[in-house]
This record gives sequence, structure tokens and C-alpha cells, in this order.
Amino acid sequence: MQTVRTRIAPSPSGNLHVGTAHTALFNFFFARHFKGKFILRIDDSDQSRSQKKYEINIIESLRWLGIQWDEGPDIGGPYSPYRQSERKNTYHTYLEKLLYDGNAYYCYCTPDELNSERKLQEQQKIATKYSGKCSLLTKADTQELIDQGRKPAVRFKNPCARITFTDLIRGTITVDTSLFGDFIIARSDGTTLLNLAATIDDIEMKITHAIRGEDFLNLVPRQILLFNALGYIPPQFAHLSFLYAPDKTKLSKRHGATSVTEYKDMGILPEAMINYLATLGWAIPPAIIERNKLKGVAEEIVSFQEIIENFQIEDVKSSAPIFDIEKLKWMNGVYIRSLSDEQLFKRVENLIPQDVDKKRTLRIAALAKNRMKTLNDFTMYLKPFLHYVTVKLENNQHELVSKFLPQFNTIKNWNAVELESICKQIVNDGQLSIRDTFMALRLAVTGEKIGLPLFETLDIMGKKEVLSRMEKVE
RNA sequence: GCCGCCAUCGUCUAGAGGUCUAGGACGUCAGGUUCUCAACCUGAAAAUCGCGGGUUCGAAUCCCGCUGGCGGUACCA
Repeated sequence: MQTVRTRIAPSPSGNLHVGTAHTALFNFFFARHFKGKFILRIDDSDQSRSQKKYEINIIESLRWLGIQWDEGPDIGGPYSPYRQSERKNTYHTYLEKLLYDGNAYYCYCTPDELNSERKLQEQQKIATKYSGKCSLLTKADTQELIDQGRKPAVRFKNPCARITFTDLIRGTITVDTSLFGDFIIARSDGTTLLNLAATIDDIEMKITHAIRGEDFLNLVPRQILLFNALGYIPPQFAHLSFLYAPDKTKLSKRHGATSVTEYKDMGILPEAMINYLATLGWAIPPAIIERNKLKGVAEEIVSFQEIIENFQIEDVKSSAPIFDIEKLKWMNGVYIRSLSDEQLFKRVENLIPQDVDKKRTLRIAALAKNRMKTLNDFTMYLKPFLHYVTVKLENNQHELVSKFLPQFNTIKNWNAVELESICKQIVNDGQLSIRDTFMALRLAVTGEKIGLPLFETLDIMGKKEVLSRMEKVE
């Protein structure tokens, strides 16, 4: 059996979009499931919109997610180069062949001519397509047009057939190609269009399965025509749905974070991102859910390896999922909680000022762990230990806090257990409200109403610091 | 305009003609635990399966139509 080869071909016109990451992931899962190869190809054929910094971001983001490719612009491979901008010669070789074989022809029509033709067809309520008149040009006609200074585009000569193909996700689809006529495959400046370039790349790179976004679904018949004309068998196709925002429009900038980088910066763990993305359009097998229930872990938590083992492209849904940040955050919290203190420390290290003691931070991390949804939440819990903002307490709160000061001064063993028992004693003796009293103390020491467990906080902060803060209270 | 794809709780989904008075997860709400906030535990509300027709003894599941959403139709990708 031939080796499975899949690819992702992002265009570097922006940072890696989560939708592209989703597609990349499914390509990767599929390839790895069959012990095949996954290829990264940079689609920078539109140079005006492509930027190197975006290519770098795409590569870094995919790496961060843990998606490894076997061939790509950065690591090379047997079918290099892997940037479309560097493959122009190859495209021209194929273009020449199409022209030579009579499967393509030069079209000298101007955009205006084309537009009016199209308008007329729309008025008649029939499918808009090129008349094909340039395919009938004589040598003399052609010469005349060239003399006029016209530069031709290249059109593919559509054999007008009914094309039936099986999409691995969507099933059998039949399209009458006569509906779209002869389409352009190369611009008048000589550059090739995506349809042709992608087809050639897939041929050259021996892609066996083209798994991509649904925007390509309608383009499949054209590409099949191209494959046939070039004498190659098309790959298997599978079209994933786009990811949508809660307002049911395509996920875009105005909805907030759309790039993988933004989620990384937000403090989302790559493994949570992958796990979440995997649940969009693909349901976690019941056996894994059952096993997780037995183990007492969240049902939908699956490892990379488990996804690869169980991934079936036929199980992927074709309906449009909405990207739900809330669920992502929940899942991220689950992953954060599964980290050891040391692991969590490493992940938040970059958020911690250099002069902060590691031992203390580790203790704080341990306490903050099940309160965090993102890594960035850590700063919120760390903050009270770094700065003290003087807070104004209400009179009664002030009074409550003052009851602790003399006792605290005399404590020899300053630790959470000791502090808790002493404080509870004070509350008991004074017949005070636990809730109000401890809140007053918390406010006095941390300046925050919300925070880590009080006595642990006092312990970590240290006697000297706590006393000084209590004295500063207004 | 023409063509294609899609349609189950607010969201992700289970569901391949009877086991569905539709199951789970996130979110929401209520209660428990509790020094706050979380975490954790218990429970609840939440889909007349987009609508209308068929087929069938029986349909979320099959067929047709409609509606809505999305996409393609470009010398965009």
C-alpha cells in the first residue's frame, strides 16, 4: 500500500489562524494514524500579500502546538522547494504541457469584455461562464491581438464532463463541469493561479489525501479536470468545515483572538488547544470517555497519541462548529490542574519577576493551580505577594484586624497550621463572625477580596511582611 | 443569477428505522463543602431533532420540496 501523504498549505498573509491549525491538526492526525507523512507547504504565490514574518509565525505556532511535519521549507525534503514562490519553473513546465497538448489556450479578452459577457448571462439567469471564443482564434487573429499589445491569460479547455468524486467526509458529489466553462489557470503576467499551482504541487509531492477547508470543495471538479489533463490520478479529498464565531459568522479578527499566537499569549496550553480543536468536528470515542470516567478524569481529555490511534476521517462531521472560548478555557484549566507544581512553575516562569524566590513561587503555584483557567491568571494570584496597595478598611473591619496584631507578634512558629488555629481561637473567644473577620484580615494583608487561602498566604508572606502590612492599614 | 455544501439543548456533540418520554460535555441556575475565590460533590432547567410533505406497523435516522446559513462562481487564496 502506498504511503499516506497529507499536507497543509497556509498562505503567509497573517499569523497562524486557529482554523488553519484545526485543518493542519486533522491532516496530521490522519497521516500519523496511517504512519504516513505530513508536509508543510507555504503558499506564498501571492507575493504582495505574503510576508516573511507570517511564515515564521506559522512555523513557530505549529511547532508550539506540537505538530511535526516531515517535509517543509525549514527542513527540506525530497520534493523541495516547499515554498510556492520558489516553484515557478515547475509550474511553467506543466503549463507548457497543457498548452502543447491542446488542453489550454491563450485568452486575449480584456476584463471589460469578460464583465459585460458575464452581466448578460446573469440577466438571462443562466450560469456565468466564458464563451470560449479565444479558443477559436486563427493565427492571424492572434497576431492582430498581440500587435494591439494585449497580453494573454491562459485558460484551461474544459472538456465539459460530469465529474463524480467521493469526499471522505461529505460523500459522493457530482458536478457538471460545463456549468463553469473554460477557467483561467495563468494570469497575463505569466503567474499561475492557485488551482493549477496546488494541483501541480500535489502531483509533485505525491499527496495522497487532500484534507482542507470547505472553501475548496467547489474547486475540486476543476482540479480533477487538471489532474486528468496532466495524466495523474487525483488524491482523495476531504473537506472540513470552517470554524465559526458565536455569532455564526466566520471566525475573524473582530471576534477577538483568532491566531494561535494570541491564545499562547493568553496562557492557553498547547495540549489543551489541541484537545479542544480535536473535539470540533470529531467526537472522542466512547471507549475513551468510559475509561476517563473510570479514572475519574474529565471525560473529553485525550492525549495526542490517543487521538492519532483513534482518528478516522470518516468520523469527522461536515457541519460548522462554533469556536467556544469558554470551553477551551475550561479544558485549559483541566490541563493546568494536571500539571505538577514544578511543571506549572516552568510554564509560568516567564510571568514571574526575576527577584522572586522560587520556593515561594512554587508554593503559590501549588495553591493557585486549581483556580487558574489560563497561565496568565497566575499573575493575579502572585500580585499580592509582590506589591502592597494600602487599603481603606471600614471601622468595624479595622477593629477586627486589630485583635490579631498582639497575638501575631508573639507567634514563634509562623506557619499556616499554627496561624489557622490561633486565628480560629481568637474568633471563637470573641464570638466573632468567621466570614467577616477573616475577610477583614485578608483585605488588610493582601488588599484583595479574592485570593489564595488566607493562612497559607500569611505563611508564605512571612511574619515580618504581614505585621508591617497590618500596621499600615488605614 | 447559476452551482455546491450544511442543519439534534445557548455551544461542542452521541445518534447509522424500534433500546430516544433524544444521552454526555461546556456554560447557566440551585444546593453541599468552605476564611474569599476556585476546585470538588449533588441536583435542575435546557433540543416538539430548521419547516412541510412522503416511504414505513414505526423516522432525529430513508426520499422529495422549502427555508435559513455557508461557500464557489474573479487574471483572490
